[in-house]
Amino acid sequence: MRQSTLFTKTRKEAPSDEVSKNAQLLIRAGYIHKEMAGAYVYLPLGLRVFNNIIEVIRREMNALGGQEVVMTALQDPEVWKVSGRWNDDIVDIWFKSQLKAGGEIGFGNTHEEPLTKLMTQYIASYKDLPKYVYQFQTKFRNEIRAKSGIMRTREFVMKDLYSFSRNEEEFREFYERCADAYLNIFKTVGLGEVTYRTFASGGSFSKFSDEFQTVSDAGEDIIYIDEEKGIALNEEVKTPEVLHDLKIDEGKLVTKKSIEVGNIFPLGTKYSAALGLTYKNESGEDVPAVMGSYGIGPGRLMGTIVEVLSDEKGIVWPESVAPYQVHLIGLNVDDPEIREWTDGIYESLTARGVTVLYDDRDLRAGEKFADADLLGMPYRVVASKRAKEEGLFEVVQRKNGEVEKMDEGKLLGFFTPDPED
RNA sequence: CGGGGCGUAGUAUACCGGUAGUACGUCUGGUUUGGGACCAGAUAGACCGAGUUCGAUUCUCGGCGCCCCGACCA
Repeated sequence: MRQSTLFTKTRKEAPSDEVSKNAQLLIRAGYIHKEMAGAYVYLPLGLRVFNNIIEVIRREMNALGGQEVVMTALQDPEVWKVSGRWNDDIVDIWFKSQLKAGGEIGFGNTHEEPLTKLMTQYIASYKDLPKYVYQFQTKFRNEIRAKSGIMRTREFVMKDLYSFSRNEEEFREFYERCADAYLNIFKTVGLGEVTYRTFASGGSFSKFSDEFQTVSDAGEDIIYIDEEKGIALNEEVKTPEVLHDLKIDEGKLVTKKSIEVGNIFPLGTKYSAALGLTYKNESGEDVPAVMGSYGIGPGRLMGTIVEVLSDEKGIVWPESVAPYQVHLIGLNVDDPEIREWTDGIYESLTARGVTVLYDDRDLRAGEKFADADLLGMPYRVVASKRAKEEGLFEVVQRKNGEVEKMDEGKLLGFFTPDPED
């Protein structure tokens, strides 16, 4: 991508109506635009990050045997009335509207009911189970107070997977595999060191659910971490009984603020029983499927990455989600000879499959470097008159500032993905 | 939803009961060119409505919007 053609621009100053680091940096860098409180536009660079995060999640979900669908954002009240969750006293964040033709409609804030109903069409026998179905879908939640930039919005995409199993044991087996997949996801996007599987309230379905909490001062939650065991518990479940049950020594717990980046929880047979998702077992009896629900918000994850990994100069994207691997900085591009040469470098890299943001704008070096720091691509490569004369490119890692000089051959090899991968 | 704060060019801000200034941006021209350069010129603004007043961007009321703390987050 030639930066000269990008319609977004960076800003020196943070917007006055945002305090959170994620929103300030993402807006300054032109990744997102605030449409209104709790609703953000993903601009070209931001969308690339967003899609990369989705791809990381999708790979893990597919590896678990998940099958992807897209449900509807518009929802029929009927299934919700069956479960009792159409009631505003039960679920207070509904966006609801009227159909012109008459009747009510809801904007989906989650999808347990419609998906469970859907699956009754396809699950009849124990031979049809287990099944794992997921989607990336826009959710609408009429939050009383949106806050923290893209961390808590009224409209957001969520990856929600629902598991349908024959029994508790089969459910647990998947649940644990999914927990591992979640840890892989957070590790892949660079948050592995600071993200903990966390015991949390299980609601009405089970004693616990599991949250994935990333340590950050920007977080809304308080967790207690047992570093040795590598687990944590949410303050909402920190009671003497729970500590005893989990064999956790209270003295070893460290208190941290954290961001909930994922949540998985057992649903039991609540929805399957209510909506008639039963199957015939080997004895010919009708049995409700045992369900689980597994959520991750890609947008919140993007915000968390910014909160945790950015520095005073700007954003630092891990390679797994960066919009481009390389930020090629073209200096002295007002000289046609240098420009042509630098264009050639850009084309060589992209032809080899390297994703490159090429700063071909005729600006001073300082401005370009400042933009590169703010935008946060993993590698910055400088092409300039000096580089051309020396035959050496300066390659700088954004995350640690390490500099390496390499010639063109090495440069191309350095960034070209290994065909074996 | 309780409490607090705020609303001025594209962005960030200032002043003022007598119609608004600065910086950045943008545009023109020139000098520059490896860490947000300099000179000259230009561009562009008071959230909406009502009231008080000779006069309101300023004061009052209402609305709308935004932020923060708390509550909430199935």
